[in-house]
Order: sequence, then C-alpha cells, then structure tokens
Amino acid sequence: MSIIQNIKIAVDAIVFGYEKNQLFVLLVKQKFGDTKNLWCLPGGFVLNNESLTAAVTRELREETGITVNYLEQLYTFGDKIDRDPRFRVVSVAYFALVDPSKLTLTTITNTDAEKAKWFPIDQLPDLAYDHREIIDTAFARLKNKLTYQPIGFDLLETEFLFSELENLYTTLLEKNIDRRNFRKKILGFGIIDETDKIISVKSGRPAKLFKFNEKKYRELELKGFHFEIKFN
Amino acid sequence: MSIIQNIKIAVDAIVFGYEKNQLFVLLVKQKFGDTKNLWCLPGGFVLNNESLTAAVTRELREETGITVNYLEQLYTFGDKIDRDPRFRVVSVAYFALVDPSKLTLTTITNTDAEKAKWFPIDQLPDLAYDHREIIDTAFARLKNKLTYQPIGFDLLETEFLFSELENLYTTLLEKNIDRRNFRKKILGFGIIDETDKIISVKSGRPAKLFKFNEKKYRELELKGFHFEIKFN
DNA sequence: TCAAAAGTGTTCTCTTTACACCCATGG
DNA sequence: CCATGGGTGTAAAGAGAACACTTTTGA
Repeated sequence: MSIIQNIKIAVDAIVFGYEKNQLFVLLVKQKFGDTKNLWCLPGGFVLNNESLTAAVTRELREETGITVNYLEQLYTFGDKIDRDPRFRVVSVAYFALVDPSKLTLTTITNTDAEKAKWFPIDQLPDLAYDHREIIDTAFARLKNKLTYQPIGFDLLETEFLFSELENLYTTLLEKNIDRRNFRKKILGFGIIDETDKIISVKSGRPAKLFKFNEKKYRELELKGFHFEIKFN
Repeated sequence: MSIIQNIKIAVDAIVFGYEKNQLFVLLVKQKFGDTKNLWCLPGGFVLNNESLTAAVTRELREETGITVNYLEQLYTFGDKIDRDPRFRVVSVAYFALVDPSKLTLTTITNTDAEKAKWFPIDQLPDLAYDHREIIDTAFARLKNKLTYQPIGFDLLETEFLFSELENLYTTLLEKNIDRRNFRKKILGFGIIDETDKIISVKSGRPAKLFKFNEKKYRELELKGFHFEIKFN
C-alpha cells in the first residue's frame, strides 16, 4: 500500500451484430497513439467517478454512437502485464449485442475514434493489443450462452421469422437443426408470441412474424424454467 | 487520457472449503486501516509488475498460507464507486476451492492480516466493504457450476466416499437426491475410478473409496462430453 | 440383535430424435 | 408451372424419475 500503484483500468466492448447469416463485430480505428493504423475494440479508460458499466456505455456512445440491447461483463484481462506496450493496463471486457437496425452506423464526429466499422467475425483485420484474443473469448461466450439463455433474440429484430432464429443458431453454432424439432421445442417453451403479421420475402411461402415475450420468460424463470437448446 | 486516473486495482479471493456437510469461507481480519475490526476476504492491491492471478495467489499465501486446488476469475466489482470508503477501488474477485486438508490453518506470521479463519457460509460475521455481496455472488456461482462442471471433487479429498459426494450436492444445492439414480449417473460418466480401498466410518457398512479421474474427464470433454447433473 | 449407512435393478414416463410431404407465394 | 422457402405429425429410442430391500459392520 505504501507503493504507488501504477496500473490503469480500461473497459472494452465486444459488440456483436447479426444480419443475413453473418455475425459482425464492431471495431474502431484510433486517431492517435501507437495503434493509429490498427483496428481495436471500442473502449477506453475509466473515469475516476464513473462506474465500469457507465464507462463502457459512454465509450460506446462516444466512439460508435451505439446503444446496445444486451450488455454483460465478460472477463477482466490483466494477466499479461505488457498487453498494452505503453504501460500496464487492466481491461474489463464487456460483451454486448445489438439488433440489425444498429448495423448501419451513422457518421461519428467525435474526438477519440477516427471511425467505427462492422467486420464479419471471420474477416477481422489485424487488431491492436490482445483484442483478437478478447474477441475469441467473447465469441466463445456468445456461442455457449446461446444454448442456455435466450439472448439470440437480442441479435434479431423485435419481430422475426422463425427461419431467422433457426439460421442464427445454425450459422453461429455450425450445427444442423431439424426444423420441426427446433420449432416444436422453442414454441413449447411458451416464451415466443406469434404476431398476426405475415410477411413475404423474395420467394417462397410468406411466413409469420414472432416476438420474444421477455415478461413471460422472467415469470417462467422464477418458477424454475431453464431455457436450453441442445445440438447433436 | 490527459486526466490522471486515480483508481486502484485489487484482487479478492473467495475460498470455499467443505467438510462434514458444511461449506466454509476463508476470511481474514486486517491489522490496520478502517476495517480493523471487521472480517474481509483475503486480497489486496495488485503490484505493478504482477499479473492478476499472481496477485491472488500471493495474497492468499501471505494472508492465509493457503494454496488452492481450483481458481477462476469470478467477477470484477467496480460499479459502486464508493465500495471502498477510502478511495476508488476496482476489485477483481477470484473464486477458489480447497480440499478438507486445508481447513486447519497453520499459524500465520505475516504482515498484512492479523488472522485467517474459516467461517460456515451460513454464519458469516459482519464483513467489510461489499464483501458480503461478493461472497453471495461466489456462492451462487459455486452452486451453479456444480451442476455442469466436475468441481465438486476439488472440495473433497482425493479419495472420497460416494456418500460424501452425494452429501456435497444435497447440502449445497438443498435438493434431495435419489441415491441409486445419482450413483448410476455419475458412475455412468466414466470419470470416477473405484479404488480397491474400503473404509469404515463410525457405524454402518464400510464403503469403497472413489477417485476423480481428471485425465479421463479431459479426454471425454474433447470428444464432446458434458458433465451435467440435474435436480428436480 | 439393533442401528447405521452402503449397495443394488427394474419399470414407467417423458424427452429427444428421426423422418417427408404438402402449402403459399412470386416470377 | 416451377422454384423457393414455410409449415406440420408420428413413431421409435433414449434418458430421467420413481421406487424398497438386502448387506456389512460396530456397538
């Protein structure tokens, strides 16, 4: 305690978006510093009187203009002491999800970040620091969490087609799904409401729009219900 | 970045031990400071050139003399900015398990902590800071994790009785278990080896000692096996 | 011989899997 | 009328739940 601690605390956000069978990660390019020409995760240092959660949402707003649908703490990266070559930084990483409406970024005119851009998860550019590793951790968490928490809905529009939900799962988890069994199971949970809307997309038979009923889910959860989807 | 960040990083450890149907948490009483007469979690500030993991193990050694069987990052507490009344501290909490041999503490002659002591989880003293909340989080994680990861074995001696495993689950999860089904299921996993030892405890029929086969577990895990125990 | 805990199988129920054809629309 | 994706039921297999008596030892 008598020794002065010289470690900085940062927060980083891994924001996932999904559209047309592709998962995207939101990255920014910094204007200044060593990482000038590298992309990195949105984030930055925590202010003295700011909670960690406030820091992430502020950085996201400042650097990308985005507000997210889902946010949770992922992991704190602080074992590699030289993960930032400038000085010791411990980073608390947050994991966030947005719906497709956020995938077109409005121009950002701010101070820190030159620009923000969505990258497909399988076409990431070179990343600063250990941000690649952080994204891998987040992606693993996303895939895992999809199987036991109803977070897939946060990656879809409020009203979605069953096939979109289905494709979300098959794409991200790289597993095949029996459409009938999947539908039966999900609908059996009783947490998805059918809307009275039917829409037509390009070709094929028009399909019903569905809606996640979060209230119902919370109720069932209290009664011991566990969302769970298994794959072969 | 031009503003000086004035936040300290600490690590805290929630160490669980289990013996005779009771779960214990390891606490320490500080010699100095505001928390002089309160118990708190072992932990302290991270040194400049020390990884977070190294900081926890060091603090545990210094304050309690213990080395643990299992250690994982739990959560980073940094949303309440006045969780420490002295100054802003963000604490990375780690969750640890020890076997019953660690439950008798050797005398600690060190600098920071006056003394270390095991407390039953349901008889915790008044705790400093938000440590009560941290313990609650850790306890919830423990209970949850017990159902999907074979960590219960880290709370038992290397060789254990089936009834001990059974009691661990019934005690911590407060659920009844059908002994036959439980045994059938666990043995069916193929990750527990029967030893050729049979021991007698007080009264009743003597029982076989079993041993967790971690190597086997890792192998099966790679092939897609998932440890899972459900309760009614 | 009694008390205490260990050990052991079978049946029933429920959940999961496998599987294929018709429907509604747009072009 | 053809291509495209949407919508649906049933049977078989596997997993989980319910259930009670015998065995071995120490006191």
